[in-house]
Amino acid sequence: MSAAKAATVGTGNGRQAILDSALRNMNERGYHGTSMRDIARDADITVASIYHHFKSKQEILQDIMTRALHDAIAMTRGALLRAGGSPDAQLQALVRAWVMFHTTRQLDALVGATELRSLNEAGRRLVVALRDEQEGLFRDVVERGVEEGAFEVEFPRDAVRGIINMGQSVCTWWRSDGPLRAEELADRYADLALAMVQHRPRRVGAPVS
Amino acid sequence: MSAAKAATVGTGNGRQAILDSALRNMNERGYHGTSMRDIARDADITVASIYHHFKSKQEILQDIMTRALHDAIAMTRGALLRAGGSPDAQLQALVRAWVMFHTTRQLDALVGATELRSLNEAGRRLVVALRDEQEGLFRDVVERGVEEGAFEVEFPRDAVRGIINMGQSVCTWWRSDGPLRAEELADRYADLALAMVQHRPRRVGAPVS
DNA sequence: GTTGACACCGAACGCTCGTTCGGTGACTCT
DNA sequence: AGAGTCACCGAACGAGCGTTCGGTGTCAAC
Repeated sequence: MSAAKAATVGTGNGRQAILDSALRNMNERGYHGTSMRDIARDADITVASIYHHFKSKQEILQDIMTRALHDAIAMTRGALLRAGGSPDAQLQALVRAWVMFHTTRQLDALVGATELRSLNEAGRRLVVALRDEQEGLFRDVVERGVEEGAFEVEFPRDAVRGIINMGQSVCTWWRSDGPLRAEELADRYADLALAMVQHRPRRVGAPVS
Repeated sequence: MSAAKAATVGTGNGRQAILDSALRNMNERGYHGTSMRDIARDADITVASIYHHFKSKQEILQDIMTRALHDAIAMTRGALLRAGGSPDAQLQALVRAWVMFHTTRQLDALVGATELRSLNEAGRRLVVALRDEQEGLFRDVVERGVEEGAFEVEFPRDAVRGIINMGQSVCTWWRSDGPLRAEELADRYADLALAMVQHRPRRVGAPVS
């Protein structure tokens, strides 16, 4: 009777299949528009079984969002370490990694952008703290660039917010089957970011100050 | 018995009070997280009465979203007409109006950004068409600026998307009681936009090309 | 002084929601 | 052989959902 029991839809087994299913569903109809029965169906599992892995629907959302944010921070931090020491190379690396995250992890990013309000107080605090950490990564690089004279922007904080938001929004419109590959887009947005902080091109040997 | 019947919470009477209440509620918990009973309570009305003004919950959302988009297009179009003929003045005017919309009409913008997925097929088509119209306004200005040599940007379409998205995101973080007044923010973002399209400053008399 | 439009309402319809309960079978350790 | 853990399940709980029905009172028109 246990014929076609093997995982047909779920990507992993158990916990991971639930997370994947929840992510897909919440991406389409949001947290409140997704029922535990929806999640169970797509994960090839019963509703009761979900509660073996998660203590509530809320916990599933928190898991998805904090995991995604941790990964985003890890990706951008890694890119920053691999970049050289110059502020422009660092900003470029950050933006590229940021855009790559929002294309390769589009569903996570979309849910993360939409469902802050669906988190309970504790979850929201955690997520906000992680976002601040992420923003700090960008801010440090831009502020150092301004100090060193590599960038020339009157309001670095606003520029940083603009850069972060514009990269974040990528997850709302980019399509993997669209005309623009993720890497291309990342390069273009990195250039836009450099323009926003008025980076002085390296090749022109104009002396600083 | 009809003592304190006067509108205490609802802003307008009837239809408008319902729209206001729905907007506030959906802003906090989204479309699916908002019940007709929630809307009725905040509008000081009964659930049944809502159905005298709207034929469904879906129609309320569509009304909110299309109305907001129409207003956004009207505001930016008006600003464009009032701006001079130069591409940089026009882009500046567009971005200022765009940011002003996303601060003064923050709740509409937030719901508009979040609830595309909650619209039915017909509503979604309408909204997408209006968004395209809005994007066209920006694209035309930037493309003309490039043609005339006022802007120098390799990928105008991506720059336009970046500009639009960064302005749109304002509604997710700006607070009316925060440190930055809407007008200041609008000015700063207009400058960022000009930097993104590599506008050549007017004051420096560098000859073009 | 009847008519009809209007704005509104209480109560109910069938349905779905998140969560819980009391299991069951497979597997490992001793 | 027995105990314990693990992953899973069917069925049910009370609550809340969007929507509909059959009204009620007010007011202007005729």
